[in-house]
Amino acid sequence: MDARTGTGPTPTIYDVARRAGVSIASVSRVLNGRDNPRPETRDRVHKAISELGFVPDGAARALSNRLKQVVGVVFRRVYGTDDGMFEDETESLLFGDQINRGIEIVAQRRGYDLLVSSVNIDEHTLPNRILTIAGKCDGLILHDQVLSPAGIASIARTVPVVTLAGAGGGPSANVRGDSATSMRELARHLVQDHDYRRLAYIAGHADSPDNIVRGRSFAAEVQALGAECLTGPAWQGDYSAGSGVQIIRGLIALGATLPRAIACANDQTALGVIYALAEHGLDVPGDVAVTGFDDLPFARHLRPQLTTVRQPIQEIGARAFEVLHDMITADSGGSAPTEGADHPLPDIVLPTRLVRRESCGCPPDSHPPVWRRIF
Amino acid sequence: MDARTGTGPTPTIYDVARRAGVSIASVSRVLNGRDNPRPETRDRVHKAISELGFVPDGAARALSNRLKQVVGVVFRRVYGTDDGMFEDETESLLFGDQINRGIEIVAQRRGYDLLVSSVNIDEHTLPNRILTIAGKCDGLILHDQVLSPAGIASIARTVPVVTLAGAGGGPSANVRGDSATSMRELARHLVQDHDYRRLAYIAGHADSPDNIVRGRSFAAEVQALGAECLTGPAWQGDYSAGSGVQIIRGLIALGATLPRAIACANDQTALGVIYALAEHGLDVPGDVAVTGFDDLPFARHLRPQLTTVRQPIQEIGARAFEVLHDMITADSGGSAPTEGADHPLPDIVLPTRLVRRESCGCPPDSHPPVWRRIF
DNA sequence: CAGCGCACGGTAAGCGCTTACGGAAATCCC
DNA sequence: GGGATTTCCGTAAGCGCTTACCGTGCGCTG
Repeated sequence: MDARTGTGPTPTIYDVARRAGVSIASVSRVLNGRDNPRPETRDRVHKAISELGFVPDGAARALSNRLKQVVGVVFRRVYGTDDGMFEDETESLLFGDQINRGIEIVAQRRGYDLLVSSVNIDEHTLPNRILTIAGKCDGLILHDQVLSPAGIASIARTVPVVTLAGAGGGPSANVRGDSATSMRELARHLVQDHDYRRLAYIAGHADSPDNIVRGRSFAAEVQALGAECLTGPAWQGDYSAGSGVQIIRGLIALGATLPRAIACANDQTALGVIYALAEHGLDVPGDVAVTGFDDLPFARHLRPQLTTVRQPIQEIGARAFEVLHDMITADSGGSAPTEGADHPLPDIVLPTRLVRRESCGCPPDSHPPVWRRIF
Repeated sequence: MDARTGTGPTPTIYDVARRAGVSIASVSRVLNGRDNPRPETRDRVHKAISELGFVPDGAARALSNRLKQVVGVVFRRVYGTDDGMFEDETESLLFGDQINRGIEIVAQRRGYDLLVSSVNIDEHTLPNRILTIAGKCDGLILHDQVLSPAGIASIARTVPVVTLAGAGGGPSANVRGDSATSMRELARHLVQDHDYRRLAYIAGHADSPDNIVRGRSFAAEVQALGAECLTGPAWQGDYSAGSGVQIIRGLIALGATLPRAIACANDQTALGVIYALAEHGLDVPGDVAVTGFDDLPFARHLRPQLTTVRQPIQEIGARAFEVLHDMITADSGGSAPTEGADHPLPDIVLPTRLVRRESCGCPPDSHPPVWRRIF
């Protein structure tokens, strides 16, 4: 090689080695906490490191180790904030951010960091952006609604991928909440306990696996119980509060008779629905019962308090990381990601729980939190 | 070198080159969009790339380019969610997340991605964690309250650092909202327009530069106007809603006479204060006027709607990235980060704006949004 | 005291890219 | 049509680490 000269802008391991009077190998060993170098040498190295303010370069380390200790997280950015009434749509990001927090906390324990990237679904360079990201990490966690199944399959051939709220059995591992069970439970609650006979489900994004499961489970159970479940294009939302508002307004404008209860694909949509209903002087749950899904923090501060299904948000993130981490480490000792079907990719389903509050028609909490008086 | 053999788990540039019948140099040129290779060659390469599902390794590229195209963002994680009443404290994260969104959007335009990492301030390995992160990026953006000035100075010697809401003139560049001007304006509004004579400022973290400026500007202006501004340990909060609650409860328990108006260090604290006031049957703004700072989305949904100071949150993030990017690119052609005092590190102050709503005593909006009826 | 084992630490190869440099072939000029 | 360009592309030298593979020099044992 060549003899490094003056200590350039940022010191390298060579500078440290020279200063400590050892070889770069020893420095590296100290950096990695090997017990090889004897205490005295180690101290010299440590001294040199702190004197120089040396920080090992992650890229070089990654290249050598074939491990970057970085996982990519891609999620969808809701378009156009600050456009009128529903500018607070940004709150919906809370869901994604919460999941990310869950991922991060576990990741840190293993020395991994998160490369987060939000994308506009309509970005035409999307596949490229995601590939760039993939190149910077050891694995990818994709939130719902960022890539088509085909797109997912494509990157999954290159790097380990875990999808959130996606479909199981696909080309990637997957982690999701148990939508089916609790939607059925919700249906039973609404039909049997409250005796509603005419209900509806406001759908989320049409191609969201979670949404599909929720809709099907709900409708099936409602019908099995002999009640009616309205469906069709009129009930197609997109997970946003805005879509909830539009749907209700549209229905009322058409003079349609609203169902007695409306189950929404998520809390966000329920928020919009309740808003639109209030706008027309309709009482929830008196005139129409409304329920959500997710149990975001604001759900219990709504009036009426929102009956919804609680998903273990942070835990979903945490599990996603764990699964991904397994894939990453397994990878290094094995064949290409999807190739060997040693064991199929996991599809983890986390339990959810129906949270009965007021918006379904249940009696209000006897101690309404003062909290709510200020909202 | 050696002749690469069978296409291992993940294809490298060598595999692509062999398959396309060209040299790795050509592949690299195609990857980087040079106009060098002629169309025909370029196509062959592209074909090989997609057939192999090749994705260039970010680490190798970074090592070679001395540029990772990654910036680190470190912010403080509020400790312990889910502990009773103020579990919604997590909402405070919105502030940080919003800033991050701002950073990200601009960063993407330049091909950079964000390595985000939240930290517990009481983590004892904090300096190490941050160094690890520093090693993985080209520069760091530090939110308020993650590191002591000394700590900041220390990493700033290694990698370009931009702090958010920090103190200007320090060892790092800095971006913040103009707290002073609008706090003075707020003081004038409270004293002159509403004629309050006895006011107080509930402080945020004692060592937060933003908090210090807000407190000083407010108190100074109030006193200059001949009114009284309560201060002291009794009014020391920590930016959390919980601290707002504690302070009010404490004061009331002591039988103290509350001031006529309370300016809080941020919206979060104001939320807690209003909550605690409501708890004791006190009317806002009738009995006590309350104001916040930040103008988070929930501010206008509170009842009464919160008078506060609007910070251009996303823009703060955006500017922070731009400043950092300048430092990063300048760095490559110059001397060590802090060394050459060619031009001093920027301290960018973005304009803020007083938003008068109801909580200060101003008349309610004539068209209260239906929206609020459901909160 | 020869010989062996071991703890310590140096040498150099290689991780997957980018790019300076230079060679070969194609294009040009008078 | 021979030299001067120009265009296209291959060779090889790093980027800053990790680590396999030795070479020391020490303390033992017999």
